[in-house]
Amino acid sequence: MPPVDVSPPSGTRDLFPADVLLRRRTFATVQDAFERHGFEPLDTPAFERLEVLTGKYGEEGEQLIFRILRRGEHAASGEADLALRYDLTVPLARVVARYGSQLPQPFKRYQIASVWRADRPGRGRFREFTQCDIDIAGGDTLVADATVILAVVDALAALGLDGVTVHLNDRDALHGLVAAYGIPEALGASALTALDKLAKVGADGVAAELRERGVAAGAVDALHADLSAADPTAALVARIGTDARGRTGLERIAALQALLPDTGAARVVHDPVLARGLGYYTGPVFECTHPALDASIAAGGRYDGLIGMFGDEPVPAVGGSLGLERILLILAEQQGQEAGGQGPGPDVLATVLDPDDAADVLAVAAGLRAAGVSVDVYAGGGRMKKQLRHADRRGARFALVRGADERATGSVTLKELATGEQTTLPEDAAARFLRDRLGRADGAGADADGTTSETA
RNA sequence: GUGGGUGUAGCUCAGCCUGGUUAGAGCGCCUGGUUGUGGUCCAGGAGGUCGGGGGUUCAAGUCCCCUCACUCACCCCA
Repeated sequence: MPPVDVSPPSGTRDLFPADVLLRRRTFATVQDAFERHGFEPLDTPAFERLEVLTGKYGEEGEQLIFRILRRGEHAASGEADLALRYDLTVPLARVVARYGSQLPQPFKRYQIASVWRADRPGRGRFREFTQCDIDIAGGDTLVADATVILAVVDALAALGLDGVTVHLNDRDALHGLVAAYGIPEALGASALTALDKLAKVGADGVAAELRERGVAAGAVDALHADLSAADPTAALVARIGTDARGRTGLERIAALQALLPDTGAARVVHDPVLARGLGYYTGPVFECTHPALDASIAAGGRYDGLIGMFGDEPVPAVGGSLGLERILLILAEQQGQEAGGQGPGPDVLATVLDPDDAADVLAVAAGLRAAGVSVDVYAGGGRMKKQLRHADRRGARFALVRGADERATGSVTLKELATGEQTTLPEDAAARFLRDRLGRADGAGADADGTTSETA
């Protein structure tokens, strides 16, 4: 080991060219989908005042906040006053509380950004990861809930993920479930956690775990029987319907389902044991799954109480979040890409055979770039052999040679790496030749990329 | 946090059970196969305190103990 450990801190990653490019494309796709649904971008600081974050994520979540020690003369105190953001929902709540009256009502925003959790890293689990959130603050109708789900489904579809299933449930229906089976309120959350594993461990497994968690035998048997029924959902729904609050939840789920047009992008099912994110959710909750991964790739729900924690008035809100890292995992596998790979190379790699040629080669390269061709001028020294090998590894389409011979005759030599075909042609014909071979339309200048030259 | 697994060359690993001359392979890397031609091929080369510490032994990569790191399952999440 070297004196300094040069591997990234555990739970973080170095992203190589191919990784970054894939992520950029993915973000752009998600962004477009969200904007098509009327969401606007918002960005907030990477760190917040500590007190903004505390008391929002529950006891376990609180432990996972990355705290930032006080600086300067207070450094010795060892106290923290700031913290890295833990998610994007709480910062949104803060923004709504701070600028509420200036924002459109309802305020629909999306945010794609890194968040940090002092978690124990594992597979598909990082201490720094990208969240991709959409939320509607100030929307108290089911249209808001439906919009979030539709936008999430559209984003997943736009990414090329087929076969997504949306699991729907409702916080009130969950309360109703607990009450209808006679499970004590105190055991409710624990029992729901066990029920949530149904798909994983089956009815028997759930029953066993419920017993372990102290649920009475009568309730366990009743649940076991219903979970083993030919149509477990129908059996559970019938039971939940015997509870008033449960009925409220069931009706809301039905109303929400009725609002979702069948776009063919995803299957929507009522999943009465879906219990995720029980923390601050107050109404409908949802989760999206994909057959390629044994975990959720998106989730969300209604949380009417959170924003009110920062202000005087409660603000109803509903949101959702895409599990970008997991989606990228699926996409990377689908496309057979390996981490650490190179991105697509430049159109042309220009060799510099002799240091004295440098100014001339740079000038030729500048001319080609002006014609819309990307040119990488080799920045290392060495023989032609080495430079061509580098061109090959960089994935350049062409190698350009402009040495003493070419300069003397006002020409350039272009070699297409894939075929080995090589031509020497007049200098002023190079751009046209390249544009033709690269399949670029003639005439246009550099591609529009948002770059503008500023004149002071 | 509980239990299992793995740490040997830049990477993936073999060698360990049945201690014993200079610790290996594949890939990668570097050089060469004459003048300005890559990807293929051929030849050569560099690179390892065997995660760290202690112990047993004439002798430890190999056996024992401790420690650290990584990893899988449970838990929790995105």
